Amino acid sequence: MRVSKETMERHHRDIVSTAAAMLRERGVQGLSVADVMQAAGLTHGGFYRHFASKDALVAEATRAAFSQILDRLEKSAARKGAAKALEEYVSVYLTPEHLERPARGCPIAAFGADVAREGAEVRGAFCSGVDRLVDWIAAGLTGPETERTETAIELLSLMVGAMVTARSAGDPALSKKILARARRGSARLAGLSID
Amino acid sequence: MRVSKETMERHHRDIVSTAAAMLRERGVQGLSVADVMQAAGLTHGGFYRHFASKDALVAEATRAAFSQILDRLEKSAARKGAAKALEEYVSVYLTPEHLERPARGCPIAAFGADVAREGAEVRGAFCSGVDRLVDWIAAGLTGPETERTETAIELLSLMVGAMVTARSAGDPALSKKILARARRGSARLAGLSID
DNA sequence: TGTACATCAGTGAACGCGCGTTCACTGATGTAC
DNA sequence: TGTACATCAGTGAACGCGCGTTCACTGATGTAC
Repeated sequence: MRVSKETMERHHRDIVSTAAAMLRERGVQGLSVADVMQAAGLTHGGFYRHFASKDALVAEATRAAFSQILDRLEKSAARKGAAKALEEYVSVYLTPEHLERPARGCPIAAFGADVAREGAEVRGAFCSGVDRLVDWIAAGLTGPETERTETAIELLSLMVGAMVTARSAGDPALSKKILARARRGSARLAGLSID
Repeated sequence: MRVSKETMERHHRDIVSTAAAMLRERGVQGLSVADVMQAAGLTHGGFYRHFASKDALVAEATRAAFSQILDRLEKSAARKGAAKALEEYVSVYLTPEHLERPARGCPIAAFGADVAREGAEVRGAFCSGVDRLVDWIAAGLTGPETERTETAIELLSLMVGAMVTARSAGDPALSKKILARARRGSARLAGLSID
């Protein structure tokens, strides 16, 4: 039956945040509308009162995933300063915990390769997220802006590649080596002091 | 009807190499048995005379994808020397051509994230491919072996991350920036002289 | 403020479709004599 | 070397299943008076 406007908005947020997590666990093609709705505590029939298509959900969940992360990062930067916040971001990124729990982790490492196969709506949402992330990283670096953006791109590439490769390898020994090496590489690259 | 042993072996190779390309274009979940068989010029019914399951095909196609690449790289190293071959590999890796044509490109960038969600058979095949690739890269570097392997891991991470991020971004301007920066980063990292 | 009614969020069954997989069948291959 | 026959790679229809999506229905919400 009909629910109040507030309840509907809560449901909408529940669906999106559930999808944002499942998207990172299962990838775009692995995300099922019925599963998302069930995990959000609803039945699948009501889905199309909220979204025009699965694509629309994926786009909105992508925006949500990046926003969750960037909100957290911006708060962290406001509290600790941009440089310190970046140091912490990199340090937390390259951990076995992030490797094992993609659901709240980096969208690029989790389903960036999938997005390359998606339509304009999803790609646009993803691209704007990448842009924002690069800008946030650049803000934590020093030097002229162009150089900071370039270093941010290199740092992000290194982190994403290390996470994708470490996750794909499967072998825990190799995964550990990859993360450890990426920590050192990131530290050198950005002049960070990571444990 | 029944075909000769030679024909069957040719069909098998056709299926595997077709799958190795489609796997990189569409990802693991996007790969369809019927599509692979059709692209290989066969009907889908005969698939299970060649493979126990789709998983078995994915595992074999993964081995084939890495072998195709490593065979080419090993020949290149034998012809030009390990250092020069590595330089060329990195230079070709970080191009718009590789970005736009994943079918014959790097399996890690193309479906590494998917593999993290697969079973032991596929993961094992993938992991051994990553190992071999890291070793080949390390052979093109200088210094003590441990350090070479570590640099190889960092170099590969940077390249994979740059390709995944550039492909996902969709925006050609951002993609170009990412590849350009990764070229410079790789050159500095490995002491290469890339155009 | 109270009432009558139109709206519409959510339900659950159903749609067509493509998936991985199975199977009876065909007829060329390969082998036993 | 020639023949009779068992094997089995490939065909194409069919299987159950889960997918994204649609729809008739329900009944609480929100609104017009």
